[in-house]
Amino acid sequence: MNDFKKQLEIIKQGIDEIIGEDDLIEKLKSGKKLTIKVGFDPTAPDLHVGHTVILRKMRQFQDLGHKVIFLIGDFTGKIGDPSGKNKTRPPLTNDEIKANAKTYEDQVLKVLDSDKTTIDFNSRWGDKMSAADMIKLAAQSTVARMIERDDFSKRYKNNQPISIHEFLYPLMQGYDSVELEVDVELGGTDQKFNLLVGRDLQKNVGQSPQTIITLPLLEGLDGVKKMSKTEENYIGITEKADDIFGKTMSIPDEIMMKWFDLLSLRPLEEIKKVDEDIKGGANPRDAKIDLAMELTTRFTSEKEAEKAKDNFFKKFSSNELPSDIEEKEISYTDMPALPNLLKDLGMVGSTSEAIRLIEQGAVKIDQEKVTSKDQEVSFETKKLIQIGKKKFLYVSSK
RNA sequence: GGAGGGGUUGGGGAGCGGUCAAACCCAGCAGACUGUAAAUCUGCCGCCUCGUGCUUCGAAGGUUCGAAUCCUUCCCCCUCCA
Repeated sequence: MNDFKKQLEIIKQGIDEIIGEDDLIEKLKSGKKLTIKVGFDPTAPDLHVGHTVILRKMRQFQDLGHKVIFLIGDFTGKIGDPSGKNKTRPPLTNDEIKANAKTYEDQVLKVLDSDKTTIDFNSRWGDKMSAADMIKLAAQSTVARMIERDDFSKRYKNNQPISIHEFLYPLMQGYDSVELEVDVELGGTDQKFNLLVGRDLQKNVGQSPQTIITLPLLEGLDGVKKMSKTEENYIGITEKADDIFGKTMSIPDEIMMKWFDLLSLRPLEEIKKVDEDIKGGANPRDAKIDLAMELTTRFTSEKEAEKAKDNFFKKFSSNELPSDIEEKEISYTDMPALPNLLKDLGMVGSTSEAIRLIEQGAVKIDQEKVTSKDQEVSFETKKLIQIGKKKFLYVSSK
C-alpha cells in the first residue's frame, strides 16, 4: 500500500499525539517498510481490553505492511525498581521472565498478526553492555533534561528521592530504539518523555529520529475512570465470551464511540458511519451489539461470540433462561430456612442480604416469586432458584 | 528534632456525650420502565436465631446510667518549620 495519505489517516486514528509527523510522512511516501517498536514491562502478564488499545494500533501498522516489534523490557526487569511508587519491585528471574513472555505472547496474538510480529528482548543487547557503555550512554543526556520529566520534577521539588538508576531507564529505552533502528515508537501518554529520549539518541548516532505516537487511556466499564484491575472496571482478554459480550454491552452510551475509535479494527469509514447513524437517530444499542460482537470474536471465537450474544438476549431481553445454568446438590438433615440456604449456596453474601432481596421481590423459585422469608421449599425435585436477573442456580437434594 | 492536622460502615465525607447501625455523595444490589446489564425513577445498601438481638467508628484501657463523640497510652498517615 503506497497511498501515504490513506495510511496516515489510519495511523492517526484514535491517537493522543504524534511527534515527528513530517518524518513519518517522508518515510511513508518513500514506500519504506517501517519498523514499529512497543516496549512492554515483563511483569503484569494478565492483559485487559485497555491494554489492547496499543496492540490495536500495532495491528493497524501490521495491516499496512509494516514490521512490528514487541519488545519485552527484561533487561530493566532484571534489575528491579526499588524507587517506584509501589513497594520494592523484586528483580525477576530468567524463568519468570520467560513464563511472562509466553503469557504475553498467547494474549497479544489475539490482536496482533502472528506472522508479522517479532518478539524481542532488550537483554539481548543490554546484557552485553559494559560499565563503560553505560556511562557513554549516560553522557548523552543531562540532569536538567531528566528533570524536565514531570514525575521527576515533582519528586525533586517535593524532596522525594530519585535514584540515579532511574535516569538510566529512559536512556535504556531510548537506546533500544537505536539498536533496532526504529521508525515509530508507540506508548501511553505517560511514556512521552521516554519516547522522546529515543529521538535524541537516534539523532546522536545519525539515525532518522523515530516518530512518536502516544495513545489515550481507555475508560473502563463505568465510563469515567481509566480501565484498571484495581478499579474492577475492566474486561480481561482471557475472560469468557459471555462476560466479554455482556460487559461490553454494559458500557454507557457516551463512551461507546470512543471504544470504537480505540478498539475496533473496522475500516475508518465504517466507524464514521456508525457515529453518523447514531447522531441521525439510529439505536445505539445496535451499534453496541456490533462492538460487543467484534471484541468477543477477537478474544474468543466467532462461534463463541454468537453463543454469547444469544445468551445475552435470552437472559436480558426475553424471559427465556440462559442455557448454561449451574446445578448444585444439597444434603441437609435439617433443612435451613430459605435465607440461610441462599447464603450456603453462595448466591448471596449474608442472610440479611437474602432477606432484603426476598422483601424486594427479587427471589424466584421455579419462576414463582418468593413472598416470605419463611417460605418453605423442598428440593426433592430439582428446582430453579433465581435472584434478580442475573443469578440462576438449579438445586436438588441428594 | 520542633509545631500542628487527621484516622468513621466498599470509596469520598458528616457527626464531636444520649434521639447513631451512624447525614450526604459515589459505587453496588433490587424493583419499575426501556433501546441493553445504557438513561431515568423508586427502594435497599453491618451481622444474625429478625429481637426493646448482636458487633462496628485506627488499637488497648479508662471516665460515665450512657461514648464514634471526653481522658490515658500506643500504632499509622498528612502538612508546615529545622
